[in-house]
Amino acid sequence: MSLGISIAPASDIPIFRQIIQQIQQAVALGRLQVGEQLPAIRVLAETLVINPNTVARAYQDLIRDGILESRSGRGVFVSQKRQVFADAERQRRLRQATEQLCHEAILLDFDLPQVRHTLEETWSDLKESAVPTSPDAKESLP
Amino acid sequence: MSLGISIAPASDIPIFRQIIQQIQQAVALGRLQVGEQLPAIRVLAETLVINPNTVARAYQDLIRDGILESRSGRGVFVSQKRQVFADAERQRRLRQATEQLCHEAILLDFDLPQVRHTLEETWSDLKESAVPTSPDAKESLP
Amino acid sequence: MSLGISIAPASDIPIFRQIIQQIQQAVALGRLQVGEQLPAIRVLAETLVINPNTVARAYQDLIRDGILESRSGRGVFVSQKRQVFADAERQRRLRQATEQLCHEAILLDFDLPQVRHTLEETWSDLKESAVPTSPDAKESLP
Amino acid sequence: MSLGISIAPASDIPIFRQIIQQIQQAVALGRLQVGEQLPAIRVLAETLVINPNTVARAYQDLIRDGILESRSGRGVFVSQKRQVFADAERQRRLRQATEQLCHEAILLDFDLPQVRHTLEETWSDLKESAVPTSPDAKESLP
DNA sequence: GTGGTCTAGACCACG
DNA sequence: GTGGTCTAGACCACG
Repeated sequence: MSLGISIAPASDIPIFRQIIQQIQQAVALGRLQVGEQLPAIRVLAETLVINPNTVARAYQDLIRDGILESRSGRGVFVSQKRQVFADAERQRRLRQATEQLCHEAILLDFDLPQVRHTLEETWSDLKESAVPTSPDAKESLP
Repeated sequence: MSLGISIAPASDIPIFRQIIQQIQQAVALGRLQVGEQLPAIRVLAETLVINPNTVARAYQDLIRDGILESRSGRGVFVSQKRQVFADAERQRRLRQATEQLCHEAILLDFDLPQVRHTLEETWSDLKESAVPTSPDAKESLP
Repeated sequence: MSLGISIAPASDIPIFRQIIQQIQQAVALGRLQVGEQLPAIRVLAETLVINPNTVARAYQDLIRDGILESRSGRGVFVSQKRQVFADAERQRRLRQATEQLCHEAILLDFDLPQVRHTLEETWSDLKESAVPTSPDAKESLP
Repeated sequence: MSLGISIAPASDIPIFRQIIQQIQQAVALGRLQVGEQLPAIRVLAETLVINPNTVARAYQDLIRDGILESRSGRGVFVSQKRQVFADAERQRRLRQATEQLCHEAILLDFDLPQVRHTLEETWSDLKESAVPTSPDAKESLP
């Protein structure tokens, strides 16, 4: 739908985490704007044919992390974006994630050009799923 | 200690998987050479203050992936490197590892050039620190 | 029971390996189809009167080889068939299995024509008894 | 030595079993004749650079199975050959071993010609190792 | 001494 | 309900 969330039931990534990832990405990529409302738990659960508890869990985690916020009686919204991590911390985390990829790649006997290529391919695949403008479904910020 | 394996009990990564990662890294970087013997299960378990079964589980998994091999009654050794996985499977695993990096990077608000740069930097750092393969690291019989 | 798994506790083959073999056979012969769900660990353990951990171990190994897959919170399923191993590795495994047969045959005083004949006979028997792949054997959600 | 036994220390087959297999084969292939004497335990152990207990274990098992016999004070000899299994039992065992190979092969996606070819190759390799004279007993990694 | 298998049972994550 | 991880401890096979 407008959110474009899709889940892979056979994936080894838990469903609630797949939802979290996709919402995080949508926010990071600007596809979900600050203040925008998310689909109601039951609606999204029905759309994805999954258990409502699973959606609730995902929303709950995102609220706890300050990415979404619940406005009682009205629904769940994208909250004011805030930079959670200091720059040094961001760098540290990126570096660590990159090291993990490198270790796996070396073990699988890939070389740098192959890894770089896969990175660029994967990155644009993820970007592609992010359509530039999200025209509707806004509510004024408090 | 010579192996330098350490575990973070509070991490969300299971202990046996932390051990696997660190041994894989040691092998990938040449800190563990082909034919070299690993610490006995009970010894490593005592060092890390965890249950021997947990170490055994890690060793088992590495044996199944062809990275280690068990010689009955004598111990566990780094096995001759061989290509276990089909190309499609290697690609699949590389792709999955890359996706993890991308998810993290997007979440941290990095863009592609920054990630690519970190990749290249990290890759050469790892390659530089890698120990060259020694011609004969063989089992010494007592 | 629908799976028809049975174990011989007195056998010198470990229980978890007996389970693996029988599930592999069922998949190879099409008695277990892609997407089909396996009995819950605790259920199969109760049926076979063994410890759940032993069943879990068998399932784990089959998951690692790409034959089964776990969908978190829902159960274990037969996964889409894919080529996990490189050609050299496939050859290695075939060769090893063949050596076992030859050792046994030589020990039993058979000669090559007799073994070859038994191979051809057994092969066509198995192929005949194989269940054809059904187009859609999918998970049925309760 | 004259026996031509070689062991692969890195193999996943226990050493004592490797010895058993090779002696059984030598007897089945006529390379070791009825009444022929085997090397003393200590001699063979020294030749293969393994623990004497391991050789003793192998000899013990072969004696228990009636393939060798110990003549006190003089050594261990190939015993009068006797057909241990009835024909039906031989057939049954051959058939079962063949089925195991077929299951593995099907799972690895081989077809009959490939399996037949590997069988013939493996068989002649084993036969070949039964050259009347074997100059040296090597222990070496491939 | 080495690793491999199995049991019993706890506790957690996911849906 | 489902599977996944970990501990504690027994017993066995191999060298």
